[in-house]
Amino acid sequence: MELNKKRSDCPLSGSLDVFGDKWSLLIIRDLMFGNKCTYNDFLKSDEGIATNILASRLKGLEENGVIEKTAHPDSKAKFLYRLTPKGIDLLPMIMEIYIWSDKHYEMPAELKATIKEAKKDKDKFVKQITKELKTKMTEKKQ
Amino acid sequence: MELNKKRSDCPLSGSLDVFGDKWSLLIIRDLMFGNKCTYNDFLKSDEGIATNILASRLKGLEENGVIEKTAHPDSKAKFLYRLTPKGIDLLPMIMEIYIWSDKHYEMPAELKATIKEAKKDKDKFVKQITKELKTKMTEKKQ
DNA sequence: AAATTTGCTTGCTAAATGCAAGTACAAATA
DNA sequence: TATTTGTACTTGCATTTAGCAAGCAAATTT
Repeated sequence: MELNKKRSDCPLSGSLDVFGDKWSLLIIRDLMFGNKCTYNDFLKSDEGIATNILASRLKGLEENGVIEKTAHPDSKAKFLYRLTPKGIDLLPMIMEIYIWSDKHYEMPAELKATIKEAKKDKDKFVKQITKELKTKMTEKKQ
Repeated sequence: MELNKKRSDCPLSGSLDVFGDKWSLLIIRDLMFGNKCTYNDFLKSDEGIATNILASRLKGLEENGVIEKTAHPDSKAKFLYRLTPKGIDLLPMIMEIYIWSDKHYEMPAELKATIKEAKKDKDKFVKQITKELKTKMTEKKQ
């Protein structure tokens, strides 16, 4: 893929090389909030990602240490994708995107309420979700 | 361009339609921290954006209300690009990207120090930079 | 054993990107 | 006044990436 293609020393540019496209953050969103964790789960998301693009993005995110791919406990045909701690650390940034979007665009009412809650104490919200995600991580291990 | 191409009702997906590519946020970075404000300034950035891509990104960001294009006070041949309030509001998100990057990658020492400062009191940092950017906005008007 | 599901891969086509060159206008210099 | 330089683009063309449909092997279900 786009491995080792550092465009500059800027950390922002480096970060965009990891998730700066139209799809990667949507996969991460699905892992964070959508209770999705398999290839087919991601395929079924509203945006309609193409199957080859999904495969390539999953590979890229895994190579960059944002997600990890493990055996699915229910079936040998399936894989289970989950966020690594590095991936979970993207939560504050994603939260800020939602907050920005809330300020400048229309918003589903239910999400609006959640964002309002989150804004009241960002750190608390981040810690809470992070804890939930890390719990989910460990509970399925082995 | 990719106008009116809403892929879903998700605000994250909508935001990615505005700045979810490898270049848009770099232009915004240059406007926020790089003291850059003309076409040629952006062209000269380290990442080496192609001139047609730059033109198309500037157009897209303007159409989406993130930047605005005005006459340059020094020369009729130049234009001056600047962030709108909506564009300035992207600062918290960009800050979180820097923080994430700082946690998981190497970092130029000087930037590292700035980020350490910013993390101490995020709100304060955002307010300070926002104020500076808004001042810059008004001081050149007329 | 046959049909279905899962996580992909493979073609093929359309769109986006990147580079080099060119254009039109403005300002500065000779 | 003529020429050169700089600015903001546009155009053309080759390369890369994206998107859709179909296929495929292994595993699971019927």
